Amino acid sequence: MMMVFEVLGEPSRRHILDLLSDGERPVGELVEGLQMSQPAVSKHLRVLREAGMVESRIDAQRRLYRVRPDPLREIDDWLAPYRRMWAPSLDALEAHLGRMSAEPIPAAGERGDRTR
Amino acid sequence: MMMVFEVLGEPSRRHILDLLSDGERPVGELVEGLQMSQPAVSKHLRVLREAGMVESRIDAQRRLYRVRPDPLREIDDWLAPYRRMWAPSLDALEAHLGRMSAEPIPAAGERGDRTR
DNA sequence: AGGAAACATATCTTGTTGGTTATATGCCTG
DNA sequence: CAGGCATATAACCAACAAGATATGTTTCCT
Repeated sequence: MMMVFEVLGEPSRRHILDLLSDGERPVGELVEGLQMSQPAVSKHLRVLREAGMVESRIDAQRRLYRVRPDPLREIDDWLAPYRRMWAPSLDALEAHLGRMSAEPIPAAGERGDRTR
Repeated sequence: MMMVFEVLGEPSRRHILDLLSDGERPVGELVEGLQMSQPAVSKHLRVLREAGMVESRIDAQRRLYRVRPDPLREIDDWLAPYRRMWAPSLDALEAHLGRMSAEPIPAAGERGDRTR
């Protein structure tokens, strides 16, 4: 199963997240947004779902998808040491952010790959 | 040419950056670090170089590679809206970070920092 | 100058993946 | 209950990317 970084490697997948970033949307709207067949979108949604980055809610025949930001923290964490490179002595602030990020939802969902 | 996100999609490439994250290293050491043929590593280095994420310095027959963190800011920027999702009402801080990131290497002084 | 070390580039092979076109499933409506 | 939406899944294909091996190219050493 794909890991967060690989999932985001695909532009369409980032695009989907962007479309979902301000609230849930049905698949149909996503299909409009990306210019691409519906099955293709569903496939991307599957990948995102399996990576825990979106979740869906059923509304009659439609599925409303929304972002699950949790896994993105892995990216944020990986980024930390490099962020320090372009913003020197930001460690305190960073630590602060880190603490704020302590836990938004219990939901769980870990994946391997924790580099640093 | 590959974009930052795609470049980072590949685990070996992240690994390389991690190995370089605390200073420059010759290719040979990277080859040790990843367990992989030297040409494979050189290929990854090429991709990273073309994406502006590393640069090299010549030392006799060796090439010393080091990180160029700049392009990573694109990731950081993309992350911003989602970061807000797990760290509610952090916008002020974020804006602050954003401004700090405005320039390559400030060295020490102050920049227009009117946050607070 | 000859040879080895360190790295880059070329070429080839193979697996994965992102897309497409069917087709199945579930739910609502008339 | 038949038909039409909305979405998921299946099967297939073309493109690509990540390895490996083989071969340059440059620089150092003796």
